Amino acid sequence: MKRISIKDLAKKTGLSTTTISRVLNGKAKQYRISDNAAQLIISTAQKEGYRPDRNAVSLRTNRSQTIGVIVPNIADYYFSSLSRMIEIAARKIGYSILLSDSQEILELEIESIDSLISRKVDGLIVLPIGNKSSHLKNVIDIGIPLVIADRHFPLIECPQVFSDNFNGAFKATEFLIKKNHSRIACIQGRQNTSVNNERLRGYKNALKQYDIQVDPALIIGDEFGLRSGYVSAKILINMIPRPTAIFTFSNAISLGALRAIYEENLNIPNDISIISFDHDQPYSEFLATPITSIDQQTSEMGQIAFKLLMAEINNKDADNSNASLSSAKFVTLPTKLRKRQSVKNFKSEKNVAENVLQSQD
Amino acid sequence: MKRISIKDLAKKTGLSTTTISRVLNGKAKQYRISDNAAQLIISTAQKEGYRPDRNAVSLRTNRSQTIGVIVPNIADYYFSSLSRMIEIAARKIGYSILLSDSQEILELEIESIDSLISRKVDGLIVLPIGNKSSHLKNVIDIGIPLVIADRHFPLIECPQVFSDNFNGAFKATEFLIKKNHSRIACIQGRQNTSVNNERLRGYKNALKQYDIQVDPALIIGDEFGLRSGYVSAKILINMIPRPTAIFTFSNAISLGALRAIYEENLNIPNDISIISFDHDQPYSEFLATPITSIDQQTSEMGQIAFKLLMAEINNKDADNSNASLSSAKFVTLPTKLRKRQSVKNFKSEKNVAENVLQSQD
DNA sequence: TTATAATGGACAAACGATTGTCTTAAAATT
DNA sequence: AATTTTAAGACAATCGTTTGTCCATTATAA
Repeated sequence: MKRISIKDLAKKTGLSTTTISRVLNGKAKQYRISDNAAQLIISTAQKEGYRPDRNAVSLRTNRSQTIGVIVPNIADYYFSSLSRMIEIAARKIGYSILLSDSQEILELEIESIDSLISRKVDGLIVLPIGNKSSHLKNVIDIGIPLVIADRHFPLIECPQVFSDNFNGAFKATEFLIKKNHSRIACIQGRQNTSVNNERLRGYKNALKQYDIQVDPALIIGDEFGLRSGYVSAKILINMIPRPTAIFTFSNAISLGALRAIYEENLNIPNDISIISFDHDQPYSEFLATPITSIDQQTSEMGQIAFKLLMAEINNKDADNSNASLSSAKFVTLPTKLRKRQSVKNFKSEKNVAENVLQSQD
Repeated sequence: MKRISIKDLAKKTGLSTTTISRVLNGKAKQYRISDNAAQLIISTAQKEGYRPDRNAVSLRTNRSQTIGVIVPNIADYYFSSLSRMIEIAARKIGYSILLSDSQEILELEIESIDSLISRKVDGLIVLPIGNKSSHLKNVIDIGIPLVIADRHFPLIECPQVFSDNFNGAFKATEFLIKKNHSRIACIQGRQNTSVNNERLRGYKNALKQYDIQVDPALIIGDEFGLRSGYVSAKILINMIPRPTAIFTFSNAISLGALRAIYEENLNIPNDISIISFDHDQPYSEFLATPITSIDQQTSEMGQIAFKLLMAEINNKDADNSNASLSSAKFVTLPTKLRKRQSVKNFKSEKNVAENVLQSQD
């Protein structure tokens, strides 16, 4: 009924808890425990199904073999597949994951951090929702190893891994331009986040590079979610003249936009083209019109985040005070343009001319 | 730098750790701590940013405010949205989630259970992958509150919550029959799991009830995953005569089947109808042909699982040895038929006749 | 005045492990 | 035979809390 402790083992074997502990931690040789004793301990531990109380171990050793992971929405495929990679990598070396869903709410993110630290995680991987980061800085100041993933905070001194959002967005926009689109809208996500900033910058830069004027009216949206995609697309669709292409900053936005587009009985790509920034999904190729997209390396991001965190944790143990030297590693992951069928090629130069004309009205 | 402990607080306030602890746990009145002292303690705790070490608390009180959740694949929307509901419900009352991904591997599920118990979770919600359950029984024997979700093990004495798979499958099959299909295949998931058994039973019963012979050749598949759906559909499509409808036992299977169907240049629903058992997904309505499906109440399942677990935990604390009385709650959740466009109505009786004829070849 | 009760809080023992230091008996050395 | 080494393991403190019990002091009652 009751779980067995090291004391029980001591009683059963007639040895002290010290000896038990040392044997079970593989320090038998080091402390000259006889083979007899060692065998006895191991076999009775096995027989009794002994499992150390990790809480007690943690209390004593200050190592919990647990890390905290905070994501904005675990039901989002992008985040869940990333979390999965972290979990798989972690379990391989005996680590467990305390998972928090911040629900895209900054307060909950902060609360989560607090709670996880309170539970003595060895380190934290957070996919921050917002533009505020003082609470993250705080984590570092307290001395808890931290890795930031997905979003990027140049001023925070900790390892970070994120997609090359600038180049991804640039490629997406460039792709549209090369298909002779010029009236290109974008539905952005949450403003003033690194992800959004970079994608926006990529979008604008591409336009500029091809001598297309950036039209602020064509930049719309304020959340990465489905609803924002829907609302924004509704607006864009009803603009006169209508943009010929939309660049959406996330999958969820795309789905929202799809809803709006279908509702208005428009055809993709004939009436309007769409290209999406995000991660390849299992269903991607089965959509009514498979969406051309900028894919991120989600799995890799998860694995890298975990590796970075472990490095950070081990680094801390080594207790180099010059840790700061090695601690600011920013890993950028390239994106890939995945061509599907949602972008129309405006072959006739006439079309282009018309568009330009109209947009000057 | 260092986290502050209750001892530090004792030093700062000149009071004992006992008093600190009692005040911070709201037992000031009960132990007649003066308002002065209480105020002092609260304010300095606040000022110093004191957070109790939950590991130490757990060690002492045997309550960790943490529960373990084990799912077969967190990157699957069905599981991730369920987990999300658990997390949200849990955080509301100060609980954290230790999440394990068993990767559909029984050994990992067992290992996860071990690891989580070792970490002193107050209880466990597991979505078991397999047909084996002795390790689950074990959990109960050890005295750890357990709730099983998604799958059902009638012989295990713990609260369980799952969809009404039998009726769902019955409805799906009946729907096809009423659309005059008679050559109805099904792609099942992992055999000998309760989920699969029940769905299969529903499928067969519906056929029988409408006097359609169950053709074993039309029952195929062995996993809930995408690949199995693909392979199975490939086989079904190339049967002569070809089944007119496929009933898939999961979303992933459906996506696999879709791939196969499109690869063969077949049209849904004109060449073949499809109906799927699973959960509504954000993208459902945007598929090339939106799939008619049997939707499960995933969110509700998550919330109920958590409620059941909390009841179990509190029950245990109350220490009724007659807990067994109240502990075997099986909650069945109804499913809903969501009609979309993937099922063709065979209007002409001729068609039906033909099919019947063919299947007798 | 003395016994009794209330008030406000401190002591110290847990919880289950780990770990620096010590002890004891046997073996080896002189 | 006396001393030193070595082998094998035990003691006890400690991590940060909680909690049953006890102790002073002051106030009240007799």
